[in-house]
Amino acid sequence: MKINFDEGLCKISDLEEFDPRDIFTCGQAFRWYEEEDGSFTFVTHGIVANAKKVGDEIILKGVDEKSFEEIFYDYFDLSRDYKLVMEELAQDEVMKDATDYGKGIRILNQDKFETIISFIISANNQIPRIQKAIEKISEMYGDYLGEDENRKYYAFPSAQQLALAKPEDLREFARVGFRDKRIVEASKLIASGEVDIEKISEMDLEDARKELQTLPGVGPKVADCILLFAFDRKESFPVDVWIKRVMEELYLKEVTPKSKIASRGREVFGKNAGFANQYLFYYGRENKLGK
DNA sequence: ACCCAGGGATGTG
DNA sequence: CACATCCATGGG
Repeated sequence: MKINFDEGLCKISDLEEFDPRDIFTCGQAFRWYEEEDGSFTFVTHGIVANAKKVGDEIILKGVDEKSFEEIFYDYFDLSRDYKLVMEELAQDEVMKDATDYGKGIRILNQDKFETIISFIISANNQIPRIQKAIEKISEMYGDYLGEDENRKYYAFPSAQQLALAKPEDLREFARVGFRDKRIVEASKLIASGEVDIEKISEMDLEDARKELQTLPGVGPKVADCILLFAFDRKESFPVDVWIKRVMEELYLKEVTPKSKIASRGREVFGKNAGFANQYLFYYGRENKLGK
């Protein structure tokens, strides 16, 4: 991998395992927009940026040397060798197909509070509607970041900001339904320090999962998503309806309870369970497996 | 009209 | 412990 800064752009070369389309549309992140030129504009950590693959080069706009070092190197998980991850995983035909299909995926290290709220919203919901709700919440409660010819941009609100939201407003304008109170209550618990995100980062996996589940709206599946997408616990294996379908159809060959699928996933894929999960989710959902 | 979506909370056995 | 039901909302 080579990094190069010039003309206000950050260019990454010698890195095959990085495709903005795979990274943003694979289901892990919600705050992105596909532009007409095929690039992806995204908002994270209070910064608006744009990623485009041109030939075998990645071009990042809105990323300077400072923010690259402080945020985006970690955000894009650039210290990890995804070629190695895929090699370790692709021991069977299913994972071979799945990693080949999603070979440009990287699992982002996203903002922790934003990920917690985003996946509270995800419960029994659909990805396009989750995206709309999060965008609206950012517009209503987050800091204004600027605009371009396409849209205005807002940071995702802090726990302190979102703790002041009214459930009825979240319901009426962000259309979050029954998740309204959960969002505000979870924000309050985090804003007050009663649930300490930094402490959770230091805990071992099971304690962290338990602590996250003390938040309203966070159960086993949502906790696993939060751990995987924001707390760098790549061995997590969240089981939603798609993973359930894929695992039953391709590995287990019979209908199986979600809790058993989770333990089976961790058992089969081990330290790479989170990567396997994301490749399978992307592969299964995009190809409408089992539907 | 009915079913489903990156499920969780609550109540029951 | 394992299940069953309810929870808003909008699209198929």
